[in-house]
Order: sequence, then C-alpha cells, then structure tokens
Amino acid sequence: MDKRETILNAAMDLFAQKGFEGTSVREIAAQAQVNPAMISYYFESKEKMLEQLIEHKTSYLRGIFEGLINNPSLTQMEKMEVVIESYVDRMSGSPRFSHIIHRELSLEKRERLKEGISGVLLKNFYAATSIIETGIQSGEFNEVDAELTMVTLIGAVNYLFSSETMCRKILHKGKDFNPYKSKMLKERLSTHLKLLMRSHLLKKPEQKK
Amino acid sequence: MDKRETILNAAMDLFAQKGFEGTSVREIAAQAQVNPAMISYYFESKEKMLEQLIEHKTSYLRGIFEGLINNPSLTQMEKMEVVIESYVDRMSGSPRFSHIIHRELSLEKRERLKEGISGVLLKNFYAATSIIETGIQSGEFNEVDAELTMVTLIGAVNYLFSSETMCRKILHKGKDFNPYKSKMLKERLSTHLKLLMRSHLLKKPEQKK
DNA sequence: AAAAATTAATTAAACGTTTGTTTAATTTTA
DNA sequence: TAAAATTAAACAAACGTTTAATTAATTTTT
Repeated sequence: MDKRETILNAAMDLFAQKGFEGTSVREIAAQAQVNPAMISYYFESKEKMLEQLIEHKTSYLRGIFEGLINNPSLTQMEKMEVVIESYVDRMSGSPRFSHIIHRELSLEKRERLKEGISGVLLKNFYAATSIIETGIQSGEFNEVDAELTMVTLIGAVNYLFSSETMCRKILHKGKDFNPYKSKMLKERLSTHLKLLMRSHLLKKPEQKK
Repeated sequence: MDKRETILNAAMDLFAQKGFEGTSVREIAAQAQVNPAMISYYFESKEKMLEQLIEHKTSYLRGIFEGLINNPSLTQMEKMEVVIESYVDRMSGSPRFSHIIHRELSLEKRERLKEGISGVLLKNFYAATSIIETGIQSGEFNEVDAELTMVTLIGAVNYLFSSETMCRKILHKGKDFNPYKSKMLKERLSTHLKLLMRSHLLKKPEQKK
C-alpha cells in the first residue's frame, strides 16, 4: 500500500470537510495513521502537499473529452448529452475534490495554484465549448452564447452538489437523503439539463399543420 | 462612525479573500484599525463574529421577492426576468459576501450557521420557484422541473462570479478585465439567461405555414 | 550467501511562531 | 464618578516544521 497516497486521501477528505486552513497536519497524520513528521518528509510542506494533491487528482481529467469531440458518428447534441452525463456522474460521485478546488479558486491567494487548477478545468471547458461552436457553425444549433451556455451547465451541477444542506432543502428532502448517493437525483438532473439544452440549442422545427 | 460595523466590514473583506480560518483576529483588527481585544469585547469570539456578520449582512435579503410575486400586472416570464436581473446585479456588485456564505455551506462543520444561511437563501429560492410553478399551472410555462430550473439559474451566476481567475479565462480576457465591474458582462449574462429561460419555459407556438 | 555499509523510512520530542482569548490597567464618555 | 471603551501585555494552546535518534530496507563488498 502506497503511504504517500494514503496521506493524500486522508488530506483530501479533511480538506473537503474542514478546509485547508481548517485542517492541521496532525489531524491528517492521525487520519492516515502516520507520524506528523512524515508530511514534511514526503511533501516538504503542508502547502506543497495541497499542490501535489491537486496535481495528482486532476491528472485523470486532462483531455477526457478529446476522443469525444473528434467522433464523427455523433451529432453535436449527442456529444453535449455525453458531456452532461459524464459531468453529473463525476460530480455526484466524488464531490469532495470538487469542493476543494472550487474553494481554492474562490480565495484570493495561492495564485500559482489557482493558475494550475484553472488550466486543467479550462482545457475541458474549452473542449465542451467547441462542441457548441461546431454545432452553431454547422447549423445544428442556434446562435447562442457558447461560453455562458457551458457556464450554465457546469454552474448548475456545481451548485446542486456544493452543499448537502442546501441540496436537501431545495429538493424538500429529509436528513436521511444523501444527494451524492441518490441515483434518482442524478437521473433527474441529467434529464433536466438535457431538456434545457435541447430547447436552448436546437432550432425549433417549422411545424406544419 | 460605528466601530462595530467597521470591524465587520474589515472581517468580510478578509474572510472573502483568505477564508475564515485563513484570517487571524489580529489581521482583522489591523485592517479595522482597532485593538485585537475589541473583537472579543464586541463579538465575544471570532466564530460568533462570523455568525453576526452573516446575520447582519443577510438581513436585507429576507423577503426581497415578496412584492414581486404578488404583483398581478406582470406575467410570470416578466417576473423571472426581474429575478434574473436582480440576482445578476447583486452577485456582480458584491460577490465577496456570496463567496463567504457559499464557502461556509460547502464545509462540513458549523452546522448551526449553515442552517441559518440556507434558511435565508431558501426563502428567496422558494419564492422564485413559486413563480415557475405558478407559470406552469396557468399554462404560461412548460411543465419543467421548477427546482432544478432555479438551481440552474442561481448556479450559473454563482459559478461565473465565484472566481476572477476562471471568469477571465472562460471569457478569454486579460488581467485588466475586472468581472465584477464589467457592465458588458452583466448585460451579457442577463441576456443569455433570459434567452435560456424563454426557450426553456415558454411554450413553442404552433407555427402555421 | 553472509556480513558490512549505505540509504530510506519512521519516530518522539522539541522548536519557534502564531493562534484566539483574557487580564488588568488606563483613558474616554456620559 | 460611575460606566463604557480602549489599550498593552500576557495566556495557554495549537500550529507547521525540524531535529536527532532509531529501525527497516537496500546495496555493496567479501
């Protein structure tokens, strides 16, 4: 078992729950069942550990839409639906990491780290945006604001999964409802976003009577 | 000049920039130009100061849509457009406070504080949702998912204004572009969301050839 | 293959700061 | 002159990090 990764996983859980500054290296060490000194030993410092944590956990994100975009057998709308489904999936499945990076982005410090995070996120953002732009050029889509359409998509998913408290109350659910484990919610959100995108992007057909 | 409010304003700026745990009472005191002991004197503790800060700054939010909802001279779509405009306006005008409360909501602690925050936010959320529901019942709107439609609206605005770094990159702007001071961006976002809601909510007219 | 030498991993303890808060004295206000 | 506001100083606790000693693992030498 890789001890380095054990520590990173412990750190991710705690950072997500209590924030970076709200978590002490002693807590992380206790959670990972290692000596506190090991964090300096492996990562040099707490802040560099955060950098490596984000670097490590974002690695799989790089270019996940590459293949999708260049797939000629799908319409742009079908590609958008894949984007929606995969984003809802990832977000509901592992919201903790997303909480960490978006919290970091909203702070006005650690500029270098924010540059790194936004670089990774934007690569996928641009890829998704290009789907819309292609759809516009080919005449499949209306001439919408491509960037803000993607912002809307991402923003909706992020908002719903950013707070368990809010999510439950928005959906009128009790304390026993776990937003991150509800298949029904995933399904409901996907359906809503697909419908929204269809009516927003697709041209209204001239209906003959 | 109210010293109490001076401290709260200093605290808000710093909490927004560096987070609650990332800000020391000495920093707040320095920014407000008071003695550090004054924070305990006025607010009892740092954490209670945060509670009072949120209590104080959310007070104006309570029931801001009351009058709007019961205005019979507006269609539901027109009400939605008022909601969009006022939300975009508030969010772009003072994003710092929003950063604080959404950061708090995304953390898994201070449950009582989160209950208070979500209570205030949800009052307005429900009010806006009721506009959609009324529109559905009257036949003005399609039978959409009212809650998730509002989540989409709020989420889009929140996401765009949650990070200056991301916002600039999404819109392909340089370091001189200030998202929070750009009237063009406000206009662009409002326009996009209104168009989005129109195509999503309003029924497609039977077009005769 | 066994022994010796070297490197890596792990530990408990201590380091100097910084933290939020309190105290006790002093100044300002009413 | 009594109450309220403000201050500098000190408080213990917690912070991230370092140290120096020890154990475990690996490599080199015989």
